[in-house]
Amino acid sequence: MSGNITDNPSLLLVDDNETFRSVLSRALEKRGFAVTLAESVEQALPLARSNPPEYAVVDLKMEGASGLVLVQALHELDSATRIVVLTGYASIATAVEAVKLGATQYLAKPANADEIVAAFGHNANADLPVGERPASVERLEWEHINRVLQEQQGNISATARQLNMHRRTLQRKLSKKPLY
Amino acid sequence: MSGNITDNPSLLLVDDNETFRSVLSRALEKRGFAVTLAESVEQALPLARSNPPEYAVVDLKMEGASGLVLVQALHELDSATRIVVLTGYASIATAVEAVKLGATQYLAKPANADEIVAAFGHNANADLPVGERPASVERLEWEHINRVLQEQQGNISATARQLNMHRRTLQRKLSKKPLY
DNA sequence: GCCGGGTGCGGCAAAATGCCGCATTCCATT
DNA sequence: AATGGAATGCGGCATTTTGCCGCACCCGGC
Repeated sequence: MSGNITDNPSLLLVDDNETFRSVLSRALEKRGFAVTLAESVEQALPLARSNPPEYAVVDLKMEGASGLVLVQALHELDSATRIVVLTGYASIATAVEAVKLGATQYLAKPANADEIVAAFGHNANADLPVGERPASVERLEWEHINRVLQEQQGNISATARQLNMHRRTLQRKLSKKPLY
Repeated sequence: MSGNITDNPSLLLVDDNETFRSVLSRALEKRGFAVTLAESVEQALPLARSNPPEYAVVDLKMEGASGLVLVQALHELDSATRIVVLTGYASIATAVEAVKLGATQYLAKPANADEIVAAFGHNANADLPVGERPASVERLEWEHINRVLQEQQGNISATARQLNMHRRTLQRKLSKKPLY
């Protein structure tokens, strides 16, 4: 289908979810990238060092070190690397941080391969290509809950207090949504 | 109180709301900045060109050109300028964009002078000091609703559709909260 | 005039929430 | 090991908030 393996741009995909990784990796390969996989920052770093990729897709929330660390490292290794940060739950703070550390784009999951590739594409000062869908209230709430929950290291009681909602209600909400 | 006028760092404050402008300007002057005001990007640009400020506070959503344009211009004029972008309704997409264009920080209103000054403070790669308050779900939802409602120019039916909630429910919510 | 779309509101069944209480479990101190 | 404090999971139940009708306007265009 595509040309030689060698002329395909290298892409490092880092995510701790295997299913997600394999699905996305296949999709990206179809689009002509030479994909290398890693499931953690620790695993990705040596790969990046020995062979700095041209593109990278990094999940933010993973076991071990935060994806932000990797973003910074990749950017330092080669500032031309185009890095897309993925996150289950978007947050302004981390988005700002990611970009400051060198990320090219910041996408909220679910993001499909096309969106990701599109995020790479741009010339320096592009327009606002981002997903920025009007988001339903429900999804918005869900993201917010998870964000706080994460901040609270999974402590449901504390999260409920912070969110100003009843612990029981939070519990019920959490139990209804498939954590992904 | 403070030293000579001349040794105060220059700060360009751009916002289209007069009340906001004067309140914030006074607060910033108290904190030792030599504040210059502008109420639009068009008005701010010449000021910036003739005298690039050391600091800048820019509202994102204003009449005329977007604050983003100004952010970019300021950054090009002097990449050392520390720019804080303010916005009524935080959005990931614009946050990312603003930072890519050279903003130092991105704060959601309401932000007080202290928060803004704090946002300037940082050395290159700071931690995550951002406003990012834990906000109750309720408030979050309320902000989101108003944002979309505004985008929809007050059209309740359209807003409800977009938010994926029933028109009746939206109506009831709107009638219960004092529009500010 | 007629029609499509928006708005405001009443009513009612269904679902979500708030608010108990209780049995466990986990942790840090004692 | 024991004890106290805090989290958790879950059942029940009264109260609210929804979803989902329907109906009566009001507009702006055809």
